[in-house]
Amino acid sequence: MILKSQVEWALHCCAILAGLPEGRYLSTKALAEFHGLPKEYLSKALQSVSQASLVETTLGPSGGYRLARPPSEITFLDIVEAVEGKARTFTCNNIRANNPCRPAGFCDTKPCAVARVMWQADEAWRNTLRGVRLSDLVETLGEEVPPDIWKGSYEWVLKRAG
Amino acid sequence: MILKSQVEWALHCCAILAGLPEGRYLSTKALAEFHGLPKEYLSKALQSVSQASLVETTLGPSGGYRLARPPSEITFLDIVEAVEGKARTFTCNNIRANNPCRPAGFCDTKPCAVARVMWQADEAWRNTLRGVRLSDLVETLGEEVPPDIWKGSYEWVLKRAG
DNA sequence: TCATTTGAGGATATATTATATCCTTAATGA
DNA sequence: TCATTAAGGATATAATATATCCTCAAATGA
Repeated sequence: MILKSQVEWALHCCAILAGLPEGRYLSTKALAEFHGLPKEYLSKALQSVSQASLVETTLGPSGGYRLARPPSEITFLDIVEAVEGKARTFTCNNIRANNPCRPAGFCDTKPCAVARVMWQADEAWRNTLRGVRLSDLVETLGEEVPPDIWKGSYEWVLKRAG
Repeated sequence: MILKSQVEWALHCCAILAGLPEGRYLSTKALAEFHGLPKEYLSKALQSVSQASLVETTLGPSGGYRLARPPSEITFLDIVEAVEGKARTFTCNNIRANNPCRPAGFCDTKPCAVARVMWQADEAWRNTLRGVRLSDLVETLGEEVPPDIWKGSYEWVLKRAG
């Protein structure tokens, strides 16, 4: 069970967008070149993020993506679920219902105890992701990314954006 | 990102084995019929559990599987990792290293902040699974499974086992 | 007006993984 | 001896992830 690489791409792209100057957009092309990713396929990830209303888009030259909300109001979970979907990572096929000696009505009401534990773990995973905002990435967690590097990166990426 | 159905199968099979009378074994055949699962494929899941040393096996008639440790010493995580492996659910491909304006040495030491958050969530997931023992499944969580059903189930499955 | 750039999304191709079955082998017990 | 078992290799099929190409309509700037 491995997350799609598109999750990683979407997270890094949103991190870049989080520092974008007001009123600017970044195109798929610029984001793809900046991260060394295949443009066409990255586009699919950005479309997912767009469908989740985490970013706004505009067309034409100087068009592209920008965050739809402040980075403090976008969590990791928002982005992960935009790409991976909201479905739980464990699906209960209710195989205990195949128990040949179960009485009538058994398994019709409560979900399986196994499934409940697995879903609880799934929730713990989501809760962690829900607790980290895009703004934390730079503020709390970004200490290994010197500000001047970010500055240079933006200059580069904005230059590519025209 | 969905867990393999083999995880579900392994968990349910271990739950059955947890109540097995001392000295008995249950075969793949009995466990497959009891759960209505394909015998050959379930065998692969049980092999994974066996390789993780969670169960002991013996050959021949009346052979099969039994737990290698008391149910209180086997966690959900043990079983999940036996089938899914211990690899983290998020892999960092270090795409920030493709940043064309990064200085030399950047990205060579610390892991990416994005990856650290994703790994933290992964740990939260594993910690939950680590906190639930096989014995909890019957004791704490098994309230929706009346003991007489379990009793009947074992009679049935043991009868099939010969 | 018109050429260019953009995101959205459909169609398709390939690679990887999950699911499933079949077979052989060696060990076990009746 | 003989049936039964787990282990594991080989193989086949289905589902999914990865990747590319194409068209379309909207936006931009000359």
